[in-house]
Amino acid sequence: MAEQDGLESMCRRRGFLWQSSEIYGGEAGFYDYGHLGTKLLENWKKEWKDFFLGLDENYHLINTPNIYPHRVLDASGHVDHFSDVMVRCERCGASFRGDHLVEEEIGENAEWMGKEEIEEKISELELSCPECGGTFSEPKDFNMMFKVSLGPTGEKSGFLRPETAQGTYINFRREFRALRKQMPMGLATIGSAFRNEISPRQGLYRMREFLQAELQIFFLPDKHEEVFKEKFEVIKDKKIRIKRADWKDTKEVELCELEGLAPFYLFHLGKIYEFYLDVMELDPEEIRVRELSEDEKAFYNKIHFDIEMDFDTLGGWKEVSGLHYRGNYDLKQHQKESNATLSVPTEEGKKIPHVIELSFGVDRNIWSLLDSGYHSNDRDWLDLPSKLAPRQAAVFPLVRKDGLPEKSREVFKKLEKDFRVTWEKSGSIGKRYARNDEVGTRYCLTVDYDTIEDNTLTIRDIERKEQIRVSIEEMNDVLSDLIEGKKGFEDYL
RNA sequence: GCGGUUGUGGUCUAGACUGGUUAGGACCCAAGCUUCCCAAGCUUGUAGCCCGGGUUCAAAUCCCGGCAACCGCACCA
Repeated sequence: MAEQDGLESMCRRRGFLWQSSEIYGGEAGFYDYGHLGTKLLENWKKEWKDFFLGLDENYHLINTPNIYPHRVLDASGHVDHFSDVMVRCERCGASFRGDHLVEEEIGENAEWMGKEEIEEKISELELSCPECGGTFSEPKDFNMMFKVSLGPTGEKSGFLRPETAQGTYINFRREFRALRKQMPMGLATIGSAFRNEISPRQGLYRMREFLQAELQIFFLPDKHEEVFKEKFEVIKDKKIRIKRADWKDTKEVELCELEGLAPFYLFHLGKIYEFYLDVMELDPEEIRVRELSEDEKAFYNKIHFDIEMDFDTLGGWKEVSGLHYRGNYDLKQHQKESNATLSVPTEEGKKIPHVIELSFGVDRNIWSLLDSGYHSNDRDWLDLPSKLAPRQAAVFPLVRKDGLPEKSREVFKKLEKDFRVTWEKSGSIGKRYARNDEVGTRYCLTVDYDTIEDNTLTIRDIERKEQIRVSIEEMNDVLSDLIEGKKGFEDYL
């Protein structure tokens, strides 16, 4: 796809992102963010935190390590369930999931089977390679987690976390006390997760190291129903584009029309949707909510909707975030394995809180901004929300003589403290506009001969390519009104 | 991981089949000149054959191995 090449090339040339370790040939599944990409990433994180921590005064951010000891991920089920038994055909070299082969033969679920069971079944059923009929080698465990050894002897082992969520669950007890036992309680964290993907592909979409932004909300479904009901009441008429598991098509419906979903779920679903429309400023046509079918869902998820984005560069609808009602599976597991009490007292006795998880693949969300914002028809330009754009404004002298560079430098200094802004003088004025169009600089300010006369300058809008003239005194206020969305550019024309 | 295709300055590419001067071009970038608003022009400059080995007097070019990318399959608790 030509469009995709253009975007990827721009990302490399201008400093957004590129393959990691590139001077050594690169390594699949790892990306580096350059100076512009990192700004975009940091801005996204800030807006995400402001938005989701703002949903309730008892939602907070925590930070946890990338490495967990073996026991944590044993308890979470990742050691057992995050791995597959792979068998390999000795003749043609094709690999298969052992449990799938057995399932096909016996017609019942074989996911529980370990290496030994699979090997037994394969010889018992005399299974052979579906591709060529060859015999299978000994089954091997393939775990998607990266194992690391701890300490000088290497006797202790741990894993790079495959998701940030576990760090939140194992801190539930401590934070519940620290926050004086208030529920619902939300713990958010933004951090790296690691999965040893068999074939990482499609750029930022599937990586071996990636960023997650997650918010885990702990609550008791019957006890806190009213709290969420009240919150949901405010947004219940909002429309979302959604496809339920048993629907054929995506439909636009009001949140309150969705059946079988409790307010705690609908409230957060509505808010996630709002985040995509209002903060990331994506078109309603580009995003949808999709309910996963029974066999797509993880076993511990009671309700699971994904938010999907229609990517030009990735060939269609792909998951960018999810809302998972995990029941009390996680805390129950950790209570059992750690012997720590993770229940809370209620009138009806001790109860283990339930969790609803808001989970965002940060890199995917960054890519969705670039994918959706990149235009490459008559000119190349990037349409980013001004709050997220790495550069909000750029300042130029119209020509490099008669004191205009010096004057523009003063303007730059005055803007620098309030905005993300650059100053440049090289090339022609048109070239500078073009350069800034490409990286999504929302507003370009040009100092010309009138500036010397009357202290006004022009502000050009990236989308309209039109200019307004404002005084240097007012320019900071005008820009901040534009960036905050208090006024539109057309209001000044 | 399997099969197919591919890999040349920052970007896009010519050259490879048929081995042979300083690997050519366009754009970008930087410095300077010029310039009163949308990639103008001129001068100068930085920088490249994915990596390793082999064949040969001689390898970007042929052979082998590796790495990476794209597509398909498989995989994605």
